[in-house]
Amino acid sequence: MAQSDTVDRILDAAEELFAERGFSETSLRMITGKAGVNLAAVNYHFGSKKSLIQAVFARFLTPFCIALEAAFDRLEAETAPKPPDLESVLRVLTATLVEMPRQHDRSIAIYMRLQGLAYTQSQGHLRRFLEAEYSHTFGRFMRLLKNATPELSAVERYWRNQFMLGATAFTLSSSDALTEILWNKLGVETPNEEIVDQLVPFLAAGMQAHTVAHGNTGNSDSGA
Amino acid sequence: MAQSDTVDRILDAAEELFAERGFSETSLRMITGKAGVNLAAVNYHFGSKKSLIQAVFARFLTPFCIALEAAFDRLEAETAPKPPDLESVLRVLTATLVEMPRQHDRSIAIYMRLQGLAYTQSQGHLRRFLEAEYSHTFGRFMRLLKNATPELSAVERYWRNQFMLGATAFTLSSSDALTEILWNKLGVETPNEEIVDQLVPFLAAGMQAHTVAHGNTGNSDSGA
DNA sequence: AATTGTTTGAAACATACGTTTGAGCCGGAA
DNA sequence: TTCCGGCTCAAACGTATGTTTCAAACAATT
Repeated sequence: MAQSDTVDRILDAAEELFAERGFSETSLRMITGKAGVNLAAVNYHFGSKKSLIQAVFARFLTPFCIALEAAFDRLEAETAPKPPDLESVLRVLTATLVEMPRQHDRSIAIYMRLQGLAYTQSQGHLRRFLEAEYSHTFGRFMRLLKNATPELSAVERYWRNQFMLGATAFTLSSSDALTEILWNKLGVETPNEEIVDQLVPFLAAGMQAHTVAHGNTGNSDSGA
Repeated sequence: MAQSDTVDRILDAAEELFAERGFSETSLRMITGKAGVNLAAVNYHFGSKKSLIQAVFARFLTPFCIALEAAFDRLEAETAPKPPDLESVLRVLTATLVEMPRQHDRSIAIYMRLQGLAYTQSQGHLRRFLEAEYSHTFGRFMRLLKNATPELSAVERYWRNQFMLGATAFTLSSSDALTEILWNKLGVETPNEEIVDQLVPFLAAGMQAHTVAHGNTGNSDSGA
């Protein structure tokens, strides 16, 4: 067994098991069993289970954020000096997501589910880690969204951002289960690429829904 | 301590702790500690932790579904013989939801979060329980949605339903935290009623977004 | 007051977990 | 060959979990 083959085998197994069972429900013994390595290897190479979880996210999130920033660069260059419109921003995001993990021949669903779990399962340390590590890219995305929806008040944009986030995280985090249910019901298979094809127009339309006449707040201010 | 006060105290504590920490992360000792009852009481009254989880859901979901069915009855009577339009259906749902837990003086967020957890955390037994117990009301809601969106294919409707569910569950489940963040940022308070006022147009617009031209599936078929 | 069935209480049970230990293995440098 | 650092391994550690036990307390009925 070559040098640090062990590290990658652990990450592969953990990634898969975390995605399908959650963090607390996945024991180190399951992971090392699946990886075919010794139990102690996790604590030797990663220090703790928490660090393992963070390492799993770092392995796919770091290259993803790099690719995403590059894609944003390209998009903004194309549309300059005008800011990119909403659907373009969303499409760049989902396209980068869908094309990312081909290298590792893994279903995107795994990473989507992990991303969803990051929001859903408490895991305070994970939230802090992601915030510290990837807030730059996240903030840039938020700024693009703001420029793409100038007609919204700050309050409206804030809540609609949450709606988008929810629809995305929630759906993608259970995309495998949902796809299977649909298969049993209608006999139709929906690859993840198609789910996001459905998702983008839904989100764009929701964001641009006619504003509800309410007694609140002036126009456009802070981001989200 | 009156007759089965214990049962209710356990349910109250469990409800709150499950909502804020998840199922696996909440131990029976935390629950009985918070409830001020003996550890063994849970297994005595409920049989197991799994049954406790189901009981927590049953206590709020059963009256909610009854209220919802009644509200649907009224709505369909009003609009007969035409089926109610999409926004009416959504508004009836959210209104019932918002008005429900006044009795117990508990934030709706708790129940929303529980509902979200039911989807997110694996917990196969819970999914089976909810399916067996509440599929009738859920199915009726789906049928109303179908009649309100005849232009959608079955596949599109299925996925857009999930998007709606996600946006709703995700947002409302953290509505307290999100409201506080917004207050700190813009100095604006958003009561839950107003959140759903923002949510309904978002969902309705998303549901009715122009269909994406894709190579799949004919038109309207089974429900979802 | 005695008896019955139900509910509580403190303690223990068996199991699973994350983590630590220390002896052993192996490959490259001296 | 000897030595040494990185790595693996089986075993154990301490702790936390869900569940069970059984005696004591209680409420209601006879």
